[in-house]
Amino acid sequence: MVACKYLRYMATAKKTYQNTILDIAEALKLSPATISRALNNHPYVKEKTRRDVMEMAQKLGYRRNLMASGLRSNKTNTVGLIIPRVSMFFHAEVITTIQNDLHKHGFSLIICQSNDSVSMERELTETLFASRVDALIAACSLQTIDFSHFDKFVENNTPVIFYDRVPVDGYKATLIKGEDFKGAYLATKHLIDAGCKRIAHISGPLTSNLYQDREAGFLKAMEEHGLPVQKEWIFHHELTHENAKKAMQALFKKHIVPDGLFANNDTSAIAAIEYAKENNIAVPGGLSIAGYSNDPRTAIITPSVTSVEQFPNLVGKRIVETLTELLKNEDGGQMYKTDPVIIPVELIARASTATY
Amino acid sequence: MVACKYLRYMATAKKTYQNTILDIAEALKLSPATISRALNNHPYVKEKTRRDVMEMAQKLGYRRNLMASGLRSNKTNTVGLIIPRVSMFFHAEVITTIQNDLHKHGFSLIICQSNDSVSMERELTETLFASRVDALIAACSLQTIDFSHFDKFVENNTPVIFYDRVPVDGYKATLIKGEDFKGAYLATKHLIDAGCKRIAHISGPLTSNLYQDREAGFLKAMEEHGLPVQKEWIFHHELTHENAKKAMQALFKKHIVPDGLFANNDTSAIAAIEYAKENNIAVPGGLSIAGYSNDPRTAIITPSVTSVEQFPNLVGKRIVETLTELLKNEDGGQMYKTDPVIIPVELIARASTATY
DNA sequence: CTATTTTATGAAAACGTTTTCATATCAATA
DNA sequence: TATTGATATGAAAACGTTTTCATAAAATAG
Repeated sequence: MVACKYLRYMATAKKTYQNTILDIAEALKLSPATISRALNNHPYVKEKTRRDVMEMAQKLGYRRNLMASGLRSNKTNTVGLIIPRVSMFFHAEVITTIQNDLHKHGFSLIICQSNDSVSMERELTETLFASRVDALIAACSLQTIDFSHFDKFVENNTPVIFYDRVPVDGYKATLIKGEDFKGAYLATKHLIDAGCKRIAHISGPLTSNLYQDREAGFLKAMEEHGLPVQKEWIFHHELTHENAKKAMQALFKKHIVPDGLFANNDTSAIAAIEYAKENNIAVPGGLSIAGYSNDPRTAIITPSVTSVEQFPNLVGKRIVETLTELLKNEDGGQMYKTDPVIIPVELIARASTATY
Repeated sequence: MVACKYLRYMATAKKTYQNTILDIAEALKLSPATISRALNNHPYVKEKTRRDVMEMAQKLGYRRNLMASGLRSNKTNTVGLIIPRVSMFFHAEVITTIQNDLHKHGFSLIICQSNDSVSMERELTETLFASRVDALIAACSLQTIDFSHFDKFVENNTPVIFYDRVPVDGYKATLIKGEDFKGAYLATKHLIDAGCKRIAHISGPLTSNLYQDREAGFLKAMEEHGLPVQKEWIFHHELTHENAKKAMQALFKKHIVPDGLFANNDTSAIAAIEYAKENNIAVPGGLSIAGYSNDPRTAIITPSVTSVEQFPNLVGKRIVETLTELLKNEDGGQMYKTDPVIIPVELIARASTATY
């Protein structure tokens, strides 16, 4: 038997499967260093050697041990994602794109759900930080005002990208924002153009930039058209089906009732339609309704619901583009974009706001 | 200065942030081994020591380096998931539960989408295998007949759990199956009970166990009630909106038309309803329709659509239960359950099959 | 044809844990 | 008191890469 150069390896009785760089080295009578270089396309490796290595790697079914390489090189090729919940239409679409696009760049995606809880969100940042993700994408909970649990990433020079629900400008992270002001403005204006004079607004908790911006857009449109805004016609609660129904009850037990409703998500808009049906309020006619997000359900319900498209796939695409760009900045540049990336919105007019 | 015991560490100039086990050891004048044991609740560590370590870890903001520990202990605490697409209602719900429950057990989830392509699915198994996931969960593409790309996990003693779309019994993996035969049987019987005599069936590609089983259930119900089955009233195509519309066209341009339709997903059922509306076919009355999956849209469209609930959250829950149980079998037992786990179905009757 | 640069490879350390083996302390038993 | 067994800790190796440093070989220049 020929004397064995890399004894450390030979001593260890191998299982069956996990072949290492040492196996290749052994087989080709080369050093592990060369194998590593060949596998990583290091320039200083002979073409023939590279071919040999690739071939042997193939033959032995070699697969790089990502933990070993991650430990050594301090890269995981993994991106973390924190979202409220996977099974919300908008987020599911965003994730779909993010995962697909990241995969093209050789990154894996670890998805975590905060269930819209701040404390869970905070815990997840710990987990993902411990996992040494190369970057973090986050859509925060609606209650997140303090973003300090993301500081560790920033200080660690790990890029952080916020989308949908974002901290104020100035935080050292990249912001991907929808045109919430504009979306709300368009929806409200559309209701006004459809003849509505008394428009109610189902907003969300004002802790989130989303609803602040949208409310501002709503108010702007109202003001521009000289329409009065009723304080008690604006609701700030979690945007659930039940809450929307309660809001409708509150609205319609009063003496003067609205003739238009702008709801900040489609679940609420749909709940409003249900309430209207149950109470013989014509939609449109008696009440015109607009929602937000362009959930597939809006196109299907009768009447179909006017909504604001947020282009979730575009959001996902921009996120990955931005991320890969930032990650190319090997240590060099700053790990965030100074200006937020803006994703357009588009009003999708449907039957619930039709005029006759 | 006191002589430094763990020089290796002290030599390395530390960045700011990443504290290691050596920092704690240094601070407490203990060995790294003891720190590791304390952090991992090893029994042979003094209560006071443990407290000291925990405290110091807290103080130094220590976070275990998962790559180092993974490399050493050959565990990643990471589970891989391969699905066709995140943004399908059923899968989004399943994922939501899986991620939440896995997190409780300290596992991370890496989600990958095959986009229903066999070759992508195969590639993803490579990626996840290289990532050394502790377990794999997979809902295969509809075209997957050959499951050999999962063999490496099995041979490596890594548990594999299939759900929704599963290989034949006998494969050394755990199967989580819905009662597809029963679901289809119930839906078909329900149509029959509603008075349908001529029932069409929009199936899917018979490469998948799902559609084989459901078609069998459909046929069983028909046979049991002595109803003839028209070969050309059964469609095997990808279950898209467009395909369903084409199927409807094909059905309704014939001399004799169906009075019932059992569609294998809700997208198809909804497409059928649209077609019916466009062509003045009364639903129900002229045509009764049942779908599958209980997509939220089915409750909202007019008429609402009868469908089969598959309890995605229960699927997710069982998957995680099974997984954690298997992973407790440290090397010892077999890494799969011999018998498939069965998830019940429930028929949700709605307006589209109502009788008058 | 030597001197220099460029290309190609090897030796060995390093990444931060976990774990085996050895050893020390301590309490309980004979 | 000597002996055992349980408890508690330390030293050092190991996990599989990557990378620095050194050096050998080849190519180029003087």
